[in-house]
Amino acid sequence: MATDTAPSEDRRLTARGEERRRQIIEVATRLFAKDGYHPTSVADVVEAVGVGKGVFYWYFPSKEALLAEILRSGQKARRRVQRDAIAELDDPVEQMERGIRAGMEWMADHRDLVTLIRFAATEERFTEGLRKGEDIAAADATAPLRRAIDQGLIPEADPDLLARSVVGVTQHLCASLIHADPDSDPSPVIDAAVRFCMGGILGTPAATKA
Amino acid sequence: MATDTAPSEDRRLTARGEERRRQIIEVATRLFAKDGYHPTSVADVVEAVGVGKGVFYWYFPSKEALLAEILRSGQKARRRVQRDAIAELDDPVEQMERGIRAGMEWMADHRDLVTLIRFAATEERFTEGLRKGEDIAAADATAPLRRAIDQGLIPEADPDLLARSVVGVTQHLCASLIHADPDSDPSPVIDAAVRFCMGGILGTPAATKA
Amino acid sequence: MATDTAPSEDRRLTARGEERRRQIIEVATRLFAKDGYHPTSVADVVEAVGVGKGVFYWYFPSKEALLAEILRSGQKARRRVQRDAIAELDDPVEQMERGIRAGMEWMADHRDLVTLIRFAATEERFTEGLRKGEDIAAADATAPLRRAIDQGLIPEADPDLLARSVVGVTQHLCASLIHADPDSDPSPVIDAAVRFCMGGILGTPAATKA
Amino acid sequence: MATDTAPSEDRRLTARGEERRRQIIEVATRLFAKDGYHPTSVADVVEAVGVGKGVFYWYFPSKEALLAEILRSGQKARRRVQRDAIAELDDPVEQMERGIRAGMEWMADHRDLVTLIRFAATEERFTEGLRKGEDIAAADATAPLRRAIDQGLIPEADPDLLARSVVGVTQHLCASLIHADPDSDPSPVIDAAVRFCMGGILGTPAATKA
DNA sequence: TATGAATGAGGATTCATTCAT
DNA sequence: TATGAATGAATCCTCATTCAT
Repeated sequence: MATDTAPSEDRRLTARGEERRRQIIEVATRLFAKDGYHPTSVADVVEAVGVGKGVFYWYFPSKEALLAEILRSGQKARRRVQRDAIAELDDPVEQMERGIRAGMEWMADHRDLVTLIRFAATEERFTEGLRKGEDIAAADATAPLRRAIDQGLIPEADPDLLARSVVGVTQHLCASLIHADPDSDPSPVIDAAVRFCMGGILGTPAATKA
Repeated sequence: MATDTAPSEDRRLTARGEERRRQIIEVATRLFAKDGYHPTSVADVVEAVGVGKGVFYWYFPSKEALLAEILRSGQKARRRVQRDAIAELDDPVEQMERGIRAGMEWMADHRDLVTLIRFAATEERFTEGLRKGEDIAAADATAPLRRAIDQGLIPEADPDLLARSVVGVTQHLCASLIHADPDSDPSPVIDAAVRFCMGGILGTPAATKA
Repeated sequence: MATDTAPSEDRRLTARGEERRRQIIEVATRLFAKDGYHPTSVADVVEAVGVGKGVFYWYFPSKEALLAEILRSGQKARRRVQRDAIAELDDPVEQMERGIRAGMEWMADHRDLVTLIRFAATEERFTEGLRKGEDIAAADATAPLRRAIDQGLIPEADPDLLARSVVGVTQHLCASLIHADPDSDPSPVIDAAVRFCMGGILGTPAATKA
Repeated sequence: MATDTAPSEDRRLTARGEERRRQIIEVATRLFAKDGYHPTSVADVVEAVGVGKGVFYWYFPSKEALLAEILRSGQKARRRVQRDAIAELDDPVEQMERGIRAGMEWMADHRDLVTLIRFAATEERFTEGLRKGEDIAAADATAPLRRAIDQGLIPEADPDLLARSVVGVTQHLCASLIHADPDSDPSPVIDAAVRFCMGGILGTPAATKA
């Protein structure tokens, strides 16, 4: 008795189970991004995976929980990439530049996740779950900014605001240029984005002139 | 056979009719932005307006068409504001600064529309309708940028990419800072955004040093 | 002040009013036949006529009443044609042949009405209204049949059943051959139908041999 | 996105599923025939079956598809009966007579299906699906007619037209006499119908006189 | 007479979720 | 673990009809 049938956070899954779970996440990410989260039904997902409907609810308590999980793991992956990119660097300005580039490269490679994150940001029901991840990412980015300001390498400014500006630029350019034309070479866009962001961070020549 | 006196682009509406139409758009914009487009039902909209269900379909052929109309008129309004802001200016750099500021002020004042535009950008079904408006806005912004480049006021760069970067910064800062805390004073954020964007456009000090 | 707004059987209509009424009947007959009675909405009808919705309810108390009227006048027209065709003939066999031919020619020319009559015959709600007309038509046809039987010109048989058989043949051939291919010449089909019916009425050669 | 695990042509159904499907078809046939296809809602059907609304769409993709299926299986059943009736006969005239009788007996026994077939024939949307079955049935009937003509047993005539005339007579007599009074004995009507048809096929005495 | 507007019950269909097997 | 079947509230949309002007 007490055989819980609801999928709990910590349920042990067999290797096959883990695989199934990963597969569902992967397929759902693709479908959600392509057709929209709401227009995609659980039935669509399980059909694309090729399993029965019960399987879905064995691994996820609800459709909403699945999206939450997708968002969480997506944010986590991006963060890891960004951290790794700047881990061995000392110069905060270099760290910023590398971090921006790494983040944007990751986004360019993960169109579907970026789409879902952007969608989730527009629906109140999901923004809270999103915020946690964004806050951590912001903190990651804020650290080198703060150091750079302290060392007088960049003009005084609110690091949080700078970090958000960078996210705005990179995310928007990814979505509207790179993802919109997946066959094009993303590197010039990435280069330009990094340049723009560094310009924004380092301040206008007028400002530095003074 | 399913046409009813279908609401056509050019149907004559009485003054009362125009008013109703405006009212539906207004209420729907609010609800769509608050709860999401999909989670908000037509029933929710008409109930909030206080009319029968049929009224909706007297004025709009479908829920989707209503969103499309909201997006179109929203983009148009923003464009008008931006155009007006720079109409009487000569200096292209000044035009850019004023245009960025005007656009951002409009966005700060129109939280719901910004939310809907951001949402629509994530669902393929709506992106096409969105693109038209974005292209026009981009063209508006591109003109002064091009002139500034020609006059050697800013470094050589792809004007379209610069314009999109600006949209990315302003939209994201609006959504994540101003709209997230509607009671706060938006002006410091707007100032910072304009500064960041001008920095990005005018290039890094390194670049200007040369 | 007793200004009745409901259309009554005997309301006097102006010349223009009569015209409108006729126009509505004509358009509705066409649409009902093409798309089906139920799938065609009152809105479809008034739109095709090019008038407002109120007009419809000025002339007809309901959509159902309109169909009833169409059926009634259609049956009446067919009857008139058949009566006229045999009015001046003496020989009952000749009367039958001419009557059958006249009926079928009328049907060939009035595809929409035939479609509607056939439709109405399949929906209980309308069959009663139909019966009256069919009974009168049957009586018309039965008279010469009875005389022919009395005069020994055709074998003893139930005249009503014969009349219905004729309707079955002519209606079905009209619908499945003539109306199905409106560009073809209907006369050979009509000739064959008349021949078939006369054969059925006059009995098998075996029967007449005796 | 609107597919669900859509009921496909070849989905495996359990025994219980097959039973449900059959039950829905049966109930729907009855209701469609009694109240009309359009006036009968899916809700009426599932309520009569005693199941939830979703069940309907588990077994059929749409209300229209259900009607199509009813028509198809109805036509198939009638054809089988007619084929079996004449399978062991050699004389084409005898085949015709038996075939007509068998077809009419089947129709007399399947009031609802006949009603639906007659209805479908009046609505363009369904006529195409109907035609296929009718063509096959016509071909079945045409074969013995052709042989009879070749053997000089009946006068030269278009076999297709004769076959359709037979359908017209039998269907109309079934509907207007047998089904209209279900308590009466159908045999005299059937006998008379067969006699009429054979008379029509064998030609008028005038023709045999020659 | 005629119109534009409104009504609101009702229609087909979908879908997240549950459950027996 | 997995499936097919079932649920039924909810969704978008339609439509016959009414009414103020």
